[in-house]
Order: sequence, then C-alpha cells, then structure tokens
Amino acid sequence: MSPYDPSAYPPFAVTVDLVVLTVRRHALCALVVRRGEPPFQGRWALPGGFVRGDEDLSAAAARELTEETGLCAQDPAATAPAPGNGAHLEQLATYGDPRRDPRMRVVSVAHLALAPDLPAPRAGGDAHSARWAPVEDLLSQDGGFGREDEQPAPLAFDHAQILADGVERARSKIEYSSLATAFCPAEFTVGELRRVYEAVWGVALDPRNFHRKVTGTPGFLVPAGGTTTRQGGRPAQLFRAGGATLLNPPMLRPEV
Amino acid sequence: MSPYDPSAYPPFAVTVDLVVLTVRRHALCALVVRRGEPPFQGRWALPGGFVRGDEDLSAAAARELTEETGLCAQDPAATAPAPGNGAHLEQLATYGDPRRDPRMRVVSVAHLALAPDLPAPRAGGDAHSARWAPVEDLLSQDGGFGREDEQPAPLAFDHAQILADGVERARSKIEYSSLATAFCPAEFTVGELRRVYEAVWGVALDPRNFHRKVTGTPGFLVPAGGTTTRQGGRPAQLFRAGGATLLNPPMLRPEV
DNA sequence: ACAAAAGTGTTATAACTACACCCATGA
DNA sequence: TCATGGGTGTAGTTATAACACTTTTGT
Repeated sequence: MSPYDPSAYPPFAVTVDLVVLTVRRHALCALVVRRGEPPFQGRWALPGGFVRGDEDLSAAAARELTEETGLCAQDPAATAPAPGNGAHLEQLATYGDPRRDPRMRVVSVAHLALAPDLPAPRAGGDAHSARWAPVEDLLSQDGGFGREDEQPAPLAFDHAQILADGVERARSKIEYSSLATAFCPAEFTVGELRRVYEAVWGVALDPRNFHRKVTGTPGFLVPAGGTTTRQGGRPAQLFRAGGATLLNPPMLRPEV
Repeated sequence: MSPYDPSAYPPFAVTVDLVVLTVRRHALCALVVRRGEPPFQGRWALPGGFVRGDEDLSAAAARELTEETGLCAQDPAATAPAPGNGAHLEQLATYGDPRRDPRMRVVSVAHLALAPDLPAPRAGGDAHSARWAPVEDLLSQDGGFGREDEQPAPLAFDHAQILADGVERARSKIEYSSLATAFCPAEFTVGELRRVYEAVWGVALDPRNFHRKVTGTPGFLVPAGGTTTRQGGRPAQLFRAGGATLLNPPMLRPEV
C-alpha cells in the first residue's frame, strides 16, 4: 500500500444501508423510509446511516437495524435463535460509484437483514416515516407507487440496485441454508415455512413434497411439541429452527 | 441518512485489496507482495491500494490488478473470454474493523481475481517484491515460511482472513458456475480442467465421471478443434469455455 | 510391449417430481 | 357433510458414485 499521509487520500464518507426483508401477507416486503431532505426529498430509500469512528461495520449495521425496527441482530455464533426480536444480519456488498450521491463521495456497505413479520415499522432515529413495501412494487419501473395518492418515483440513490442484489441473495441463500426460518416466528408450522419459500421465490411448491423434504433434512427443524390450527384445516405440528445452518441436499427452486 | 456536513462524519480511507488466485503445479496459489515499510515491514501482504477520488471500486480493483500482474479484468458482460491476459474479477467483501490498521481508519473493499497460470509475477507499482505462494502455506499457523531462510510470519493486517474468505468463495463458486475455466488458458483439456478442480478443492476426482459431467453440461465447454498430448498418454481434445456461466446441475465437491 | 492418460459402458443408489390417497379439524 | 389444510405412500425419472473396460499416444 501507499504511504498513509492523510493528505494522500481523498475524503470518503462511509455509510451502511440496510435491506431488511420480511414476509407479509404472502409477499416479500422490504423496509423503506421516506427521505425528509434533499436530494431525493420525499422519495423512499433504504434505511441507513454513517459509520461512527470507533465502530465496526457490522456494529453500525446492527445499530441502524435496532434504531429502525427494534430488532436485535442475531449472533451468528449462537446455537439457538435469539429469544424475542432477533433477526439475521449479514454483509451484502459495497457500493462506491463516485456519482452515486450527488453531493460527496459516499461508499456504502450494504447489509441484508431477514426478519419475521413485525407488528408495524417503527420510524425511529432520523427517519420521518417508514413502511413495509412489497419488493415487487419497489423494483418495478414506477417504484410501485404509480397511483395518484403515492409517490410515482423509484427508490432514491442506487437503492433499487442494492435492493435487487439483496433480494437475489436472499432467494439463493434459502436454497442451501436454513435461513428461511429467520422469516418465521420462534414456533412455526411446515405450511408457514412453505409459504415463506413461496413468497420469497414467487412460485408455488408442492405441499406434500415440501413437507417430506424439510422434515427429512436432519437439523433443519425440531418439533416444538404442540400443534396449531391457526391456518384452518387439520392441526399442524409446531417446529423450531434446528441447529443446522447448511442444508444438504439443498432446497432447489423450480427452474421454470 | 444524517446531514451531509463534512464535519459530521469521521475521516475514512478506502482501499481495495486483491485476492488473486491461480493454480500452479497442482496447488492453489495466491499473489502476495512484500511490504517495504511499517507497519508489518518485511511481511507478506495482499496487493492493494487506495481508491482514487473519481474512481469506482471495481475500476480501482482492475487498476491494481493490472499494476501488479499485467492482467486485464475481464468484462463480465463479454460473451467470450477476453483474448490474451484476461482474468475474472469480482467484489468479495468489505473489512472495516476500527483497529485493522494501527495508524488510521481504513475500510478495505476486497476483490477476488481468478487468473490462469502466469509466467512470473511482476512486481509493479509500489510493491517491492511479489510471489505466488500456496494458500495452504499462507493460511497455516506460521504463514508457511517457517524455515530459517524465510519470514516465519503470517500475512499482514487481517489479510489472512481476507484470503481465507476469498479461497472459500472460489471453492464454492466453481461448484455452480463455470468459473473454473478462468484458471485455464484459452484452450485446455478436460484433464487440465479436472486438475484445477482438484487443486482448488484439495481432493481427487474420478477422471471418468468428471469427463462425462463437464462434457455433458450444455454450454460449459465447446470443442476447439484440435488435440494435444502435452500431458502424455492418449491425445486429448482441446476445448474453450462455453457461454454458460451457471452450471445446472452443479459440480458438487465430495463431502468427506 | 508397456505405461499413461483419454474416453465409454454399466450398475446401484440417492434424490426429486407428480400425484393418489388418507387424516383431523372448523363451519 | 363439506371445505381446508396436514401428512403419508408410491412409481417413474434424473443424477451420481464406483469401477470394468477400450483407445491412442510416447518410450
């Protein structure tokens, strides 16, 4: 590396942006906040903020996640899912185009969070308002708010690209890991887990084969003991996430 | 996000570090350069450097790659492999622990490059000397230079972690993509491609099943027309990388 | 002739797809 | 009694692992 004279390198701002995904009403949704100031004033954006001087990148992402949602980042080393409001959090990718922010050079380290369905987004910190929006709407040409009572604009900055990358990461990662359980509450049924896969992938899965597959994969699910009938029909067994993180063989999404 | 007052955020330096991998003499090797100044003076490190003020992250990584090796980053949108010295280049991950550099806050966006076997590393730019070292040696406890005529020290900074992450990315990515061909010259035999897989994964593969698998995957390999006998034995057909980037079904590495 | 590497055939097993069928509840 | 979702059985298909065998060169 070159010498470390502070004048020898250009000034950078480093931020973290969050792709927070959840499944609500059979749809994959992302958390977006409305910008209160220029540029892109009034437009929707991913939550995020500056990394502090003494803070690791993952710590900054966890802090922003808690500020925006009240969720706690789940320790990847923990053997069991965190009790209460735990969410999966991992680094996604870094975006540093010199013109991605019109005012200054900002490098953003995007993170991906997967959360169970929450009561309501909490507009904390410096976010003026927040909402869960279906990613399908956010990534369509007009930003999914094409009706007269909403903003017809796509996401601010390069956040549409970041969101698309985060969604693709989530879609591929639930194939070979047990991460889909991060979208579920602590106890859930096989049918609820299947509806998570169907919402994230946007496909319909065979309930019979899905049931055999997930219950037959060692370590994926462990019985929680009870049953529930909240979906109607025959009562279903309740499960918790097992200790396995990697699925072998994987859950492959249908090709066509 | 918070206001963009320049005094409101701490000063960051942003660098790119490169994990450049190749296969030499049946071993997966990484490019390392010897540091000429403190800290870690005399120790081996990954090549890298500062991102310039008007430069995208991928452009900075491509520039460093060319400076250190003479390789050109291959356009991912290109349909055919670049003629001549083309290498695969992709973003790996970003490392930003506040104490990863003892002197200042440096956030490093690591990139992964996969290159065919090159004549010799070229110590260009500010690198005083450069070499290809087996990753197995670099990642062992003593840095793989435990003999009296070499440095018994592991890699500088957190570069051992970055290298380990890059190697794991390469190992998993050749499973489901055609990236293993990036380690091969423009024309190569099935046996040469198999030795790439064996070196990267550190396992022995069945030559018969491997041959059937890769030649049967549509778009992976296209015949180049000739044969070669440079490996001894019966002449082998020469192939080029086909247009396919994703392998379906994947090449799975043996479990045990 | 022999070694070495390329390439083909065959068989057993594992995993997936598709779908018939039964089970247990609420309305 | 019927609709709804939960759960099991089974047959056909695809992919893989293991290994016998033939082919084509250099020495």
